[in-house]
Amino acid sequence: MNGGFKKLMHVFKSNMLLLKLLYIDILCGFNLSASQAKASRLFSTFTTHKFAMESSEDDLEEDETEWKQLLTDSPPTSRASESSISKTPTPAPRVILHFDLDCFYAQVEMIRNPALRDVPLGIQQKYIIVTCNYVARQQGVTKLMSVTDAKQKCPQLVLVKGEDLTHYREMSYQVTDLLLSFCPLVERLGFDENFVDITEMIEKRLPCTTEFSFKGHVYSTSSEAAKAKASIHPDLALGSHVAAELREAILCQLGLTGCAGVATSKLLAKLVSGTFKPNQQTTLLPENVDDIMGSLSSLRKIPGVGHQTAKRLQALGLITVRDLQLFPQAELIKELGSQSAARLKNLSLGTDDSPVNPTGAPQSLSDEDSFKKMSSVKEVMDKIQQLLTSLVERMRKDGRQPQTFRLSVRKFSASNKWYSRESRQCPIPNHVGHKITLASTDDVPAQLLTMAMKLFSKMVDTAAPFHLTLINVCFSNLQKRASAARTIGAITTFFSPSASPQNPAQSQIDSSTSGSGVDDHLCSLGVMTPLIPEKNTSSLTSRDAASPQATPTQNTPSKPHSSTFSYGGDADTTATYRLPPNVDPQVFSQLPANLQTELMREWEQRRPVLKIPTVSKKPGREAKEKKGTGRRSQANSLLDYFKPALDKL
DNA sequence: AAGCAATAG
DNA sequence: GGTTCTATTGCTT
Repeated sequence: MNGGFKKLMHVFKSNMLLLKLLYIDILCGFNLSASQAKASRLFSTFTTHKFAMESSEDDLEEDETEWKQLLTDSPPTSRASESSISKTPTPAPRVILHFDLDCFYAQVEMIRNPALRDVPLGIQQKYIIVTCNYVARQQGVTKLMSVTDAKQKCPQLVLVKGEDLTHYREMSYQVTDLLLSFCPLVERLGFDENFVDITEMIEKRLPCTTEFSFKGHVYSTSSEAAKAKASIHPDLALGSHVAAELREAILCQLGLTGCAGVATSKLLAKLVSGTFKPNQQTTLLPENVDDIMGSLSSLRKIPGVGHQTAKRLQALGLITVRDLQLFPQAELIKELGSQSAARLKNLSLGTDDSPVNPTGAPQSLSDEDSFKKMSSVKEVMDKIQQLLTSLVERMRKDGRQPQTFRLSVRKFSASNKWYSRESRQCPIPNHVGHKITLASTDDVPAQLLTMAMKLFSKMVDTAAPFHLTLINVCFSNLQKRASAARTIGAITTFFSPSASPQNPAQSQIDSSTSGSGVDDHLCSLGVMTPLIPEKNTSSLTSRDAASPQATPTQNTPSKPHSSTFSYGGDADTTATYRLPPNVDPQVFSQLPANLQTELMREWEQRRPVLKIPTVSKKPGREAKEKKGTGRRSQANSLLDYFKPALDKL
């Protein structure tokens, strides 16, 4: 320990010189932000040493090499900052814009119906006001307030349902596209925010500009002081004008107002954009980075620090941004790992070198609905079909072909009340994916619904009572149609199902399954076989065979025109059932045994599974029929899903 | 590749 | 906090 202390003192003395040099550097106005960042880093490394004294000799050694690294980075000459630029690749100064539309959903609705302009307006999803216009805000309505609270605060509040995001999504992409028409580097953050890297634009305009000034606010500097700063930061000054132009374009061409932030990184642009709201913009100068970081009321305000991270940091005694800035890095690494620790520490110091990643087309499309309670297989199936109908429609407009499908549910549980979603996913067989993107089909491919129900039964034991509060369907792994599909899977695409008479899907199944089907129909079903692993299917079957619910009903009423169908997997446990006439036995056979049991029970009307008949989304269908006929028509709509797959091919 | 946690608006 | 309805990223297996 004594040796360690000597080393520490040596390192400390050496670096007092460096700190002084950095200070001179700052006074001379050379590379101001880089010097500040370096000084901060030195300071935090020093405090790390202070703590490392109490931990281990190894830590100290490592930290000393860190110190030496920093020392060699900055030779003790007056050209210190220049040298550090060449050695430590200081990122080239960038100009980043952040755009944040004012109460976006409310603006979209006010465009759709201008009569809403001057009234207090709230956008409602379920029982929540997700956002509201400024008229409503003046009366105390806030984001994510419950409808009852909002109505109490503001009885004249006008509500518009906003559960269908279609219009918001479309407008959102119009904004992104407009920005893209000026500059290729646009990154979306949610539906209402965009980052734009305009560094190149600025570099082009800079030589053509003689007079510099700031448009809009400059963070924590008066308009008088800003005039003097404009020639010191010509890039940011120009950037503020570009921001104003883009905001004007968004207003003229789309009728939307919003805020903008101009700074040297995404972090700073985002933090500064919200300082004057609504419909204003502000620029952050490098000399005010510490000010804005210090102004944050808690660590939670740092983008990237969510609830969980904030809690972990709080456990270390860290509350304010300053706390994190000064916290020994070694301790932080122990808690979060070196990568997260470095990222967090940098963020706290206002340092962010993450690039603006052009977002491009979305990587997944999903659709979901939440509800108080869902507890029967039929309700689930109807809901999944409803979600899939709109999702398939969106997918078709997108034009790409999804390669994987995911189903998520949220289960209600009193004990485990916190956020728990479960999901299962599987590949989408090529011919099903193709059918999704087909313009002619208006309905959900039967195979897709079958896949969804299989995934569902992996998560929910349908033989036991269940209580769901949310269902989500998602397409991902989206592939470009013609060009990409051909290059990626040349062989499989050439043997498309319609083209090959004998074994359409075989080329695609290849190694993942031992060819099961022989005739065409069996093959199309066989494609789905690899979706559920062999062992999984068998375990489901055996478990169901053991369960009392799955015990075959002996006194099945025989119906005219019904077909005989056997299921169960093993020859020993096979039972015989009579299926309704329009059920394709082979499609039915693809469902897990417990699902089959559940559906059989409904069809046979032995025991009503459904308590409350759900209102179908398709208008004019079975809305108000009597109980008996209502149940029958529900059963019939169920049967529609099981029409022979060939009908749909 | 699958499933989840974390983060965001 | 979570609530809604999405969407992305990164970790873990």
